Amino acid sequence: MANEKPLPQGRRRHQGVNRVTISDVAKEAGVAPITVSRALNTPDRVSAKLRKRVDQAVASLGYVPNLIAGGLASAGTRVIPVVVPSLSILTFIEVVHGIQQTLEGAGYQVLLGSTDFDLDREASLIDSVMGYSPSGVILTGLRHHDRTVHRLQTWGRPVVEIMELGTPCIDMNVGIDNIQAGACMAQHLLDRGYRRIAFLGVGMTRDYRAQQRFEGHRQVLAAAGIESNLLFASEEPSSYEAGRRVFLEALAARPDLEAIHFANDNLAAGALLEANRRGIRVPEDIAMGSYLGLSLGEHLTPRLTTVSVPRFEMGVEAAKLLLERLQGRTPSQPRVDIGYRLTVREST
Amino acid sequence: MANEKPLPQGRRRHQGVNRVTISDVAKEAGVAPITVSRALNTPDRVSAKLRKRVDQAVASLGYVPNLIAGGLASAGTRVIPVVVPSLSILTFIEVVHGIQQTLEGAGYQVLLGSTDFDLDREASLIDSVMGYSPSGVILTGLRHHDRTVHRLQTWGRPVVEIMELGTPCIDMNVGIDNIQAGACMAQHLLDRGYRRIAFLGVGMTRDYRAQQRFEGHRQVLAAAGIESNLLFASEEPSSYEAGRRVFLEALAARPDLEAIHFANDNLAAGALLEANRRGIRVPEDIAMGSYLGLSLGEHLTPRLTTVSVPRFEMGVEAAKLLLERLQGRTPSQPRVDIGYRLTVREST
DNA sequence: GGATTTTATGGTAGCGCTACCAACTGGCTG
DNA sequence: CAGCCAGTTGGTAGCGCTACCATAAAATCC
Repeated sequence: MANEKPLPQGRRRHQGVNRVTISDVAKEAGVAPITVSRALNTPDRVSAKLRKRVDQAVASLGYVPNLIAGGLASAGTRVIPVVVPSLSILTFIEVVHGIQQTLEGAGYQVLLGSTDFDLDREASLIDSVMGYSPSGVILTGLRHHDRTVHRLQTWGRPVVEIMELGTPCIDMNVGIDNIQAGACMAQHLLDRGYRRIAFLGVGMTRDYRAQQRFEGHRQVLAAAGIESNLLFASEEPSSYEAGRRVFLEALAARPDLEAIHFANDNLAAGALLEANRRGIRVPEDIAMGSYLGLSLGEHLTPRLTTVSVPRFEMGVEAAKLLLERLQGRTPSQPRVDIGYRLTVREST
Repeated sequence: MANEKPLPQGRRRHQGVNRVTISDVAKEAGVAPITVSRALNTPDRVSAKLRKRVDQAVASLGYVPNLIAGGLASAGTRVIPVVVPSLSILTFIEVVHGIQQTLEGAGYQVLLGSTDFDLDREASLIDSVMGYSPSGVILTGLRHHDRTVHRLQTWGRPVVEIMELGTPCIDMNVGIDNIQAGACMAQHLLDRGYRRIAFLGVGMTRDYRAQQRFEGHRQVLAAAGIESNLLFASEEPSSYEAGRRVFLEALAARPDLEAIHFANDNLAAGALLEANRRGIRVPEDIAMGSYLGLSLGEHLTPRLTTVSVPRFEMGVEAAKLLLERLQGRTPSQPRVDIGYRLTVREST
């Protein structure tokens, strides 16, 4: 209005190529911008006639909503940050996969973050992703920085904690009881008649869920009167190679071992493949039980006995819980025990 | 301005809990909001004194920038969508991991999308992530919808295409030459004296990069005067199980096979483990060569000969290229051949 | 020492969208 | 037929931030 020199010709500045905006669509359809917004977001509040005109205009102009602007105006950007400890551990990948597939189908996008098992990094990562006004958050485990817990609790949007089951949780929780899972395998090994049973893990200082499984293992053995000081661990990340090496260390230190309870299938696979190579018979010379249920376990010789966890399904379930809340419903059960299954195969 | 009844007390609406804004920080520090913005984004344009006051105010209020608002104002949200075909294929995961680690270190976040090898889905996914005003994009392969190519080309922000090397590319390119990689393994098998060589893949209609490797394979055999109609494939997704099954099919159909060139390590591992189980000797009864260089290959018996590709490094390289452009520099080389290495082990 | 450049800060106006409220329509009631 | 309601549509005012420009202060010049 009475503005003389600015506005060279069209839009004022930046924004890369001038994208099609909601006003362009409105003009094309001969309606107000707000009507376009409604036609797209709450179609049933717009008459069929206008809705059609708007849809046509959208199609003919190739309009793509600027979710950033929408997010600023209404808060909530249809982004769901998923925070996991590591992207080099297959378990988390499969969970993320389940999450991603479920959310993408509902029009949400996954923002990926990894913490390297460090709660400080988790806290700052969450601070920073909060800057995207996400619609909800999925994070790993129940242990977090106080600041993180407080910030998410007062936030007022859905939060799902995965992998681990327990209280207190910030909002919703999908996972398994790691102590029980560890106990389950230990009990199985006992039932099979093994007595000199080692637990073999790596990176357990950082991955406290593996510690919990060891705790379950320890309790079961203790209850059976077996002192379970047979813990072999190192601080390297989990890998076939780590499994191989720690397995050999354990054998060297305790040649009388009857069975090994591995913290996860990667370690077990590394060890089992090494046993194959050296002609160590499994389970005759030494039995092996593990945790996870990676498909590799079924293809090894002998097939690996494992406590298997439906990882993909855990992701799907977490995403579903989140979506339910985003759609305004209250999940009947905000805490889902995804369960585990003892899969007895040939290695024990 | 003479506004009587609205504004109950504080801020007008929503936005969950009233977050600390840049104005709050400005008030606390006794400066203008724009100065806070500068102190945070371009610290060297603010005097040390004010910068310190601002930093203190930020810390004491716990201010976290609203990247959405920043993105709207300036375009560019420090989000990098990474679009891959699948999250159930380890290769892509490792690339994503490299990308994520590199970008996160520079303050960018990865927005994850998967297309299931479908270019239509890729196109609509890209449309939708463009709604986040990303700072750049990383996508898989060089083949895309025309619309995708055009939209990204006129977009004016950095785009990296990964996995595959060639022309034309939209902007920047990091990958390997799949035809050469396929040829490399075929040549190796020939050099070893094998003649009846099958190529074994799955899902090759969708994964045209595997087709390219087969093409390289075919060319080498043809040049040696060998008709290579020995292609065994199915349309299932790649897995150990698929490798096992197709391997058995191939053996049944052509008991005289001397060597198999697998499209990837997962298939090869499934086959090799099955061979172990059945007492089929590798490479005496049948040789196996593969592609990828998964760590599993080193732990199998026999160790797997493979053309290995530095997947993590490919991700790192792609992210670096992107960052360089985001920081206003022009990469000396916008096309990086990440290369592959023939790792000869025991299976051939 | 006055004119010019450089540097540091602030004011203003949106980025594109949607929450909120106002207005308008047509149908129905009494 | 005035009065009222439900159903639609539109106007306006920001969401929190930064690009742009103006201004003030300091540094540099001839």
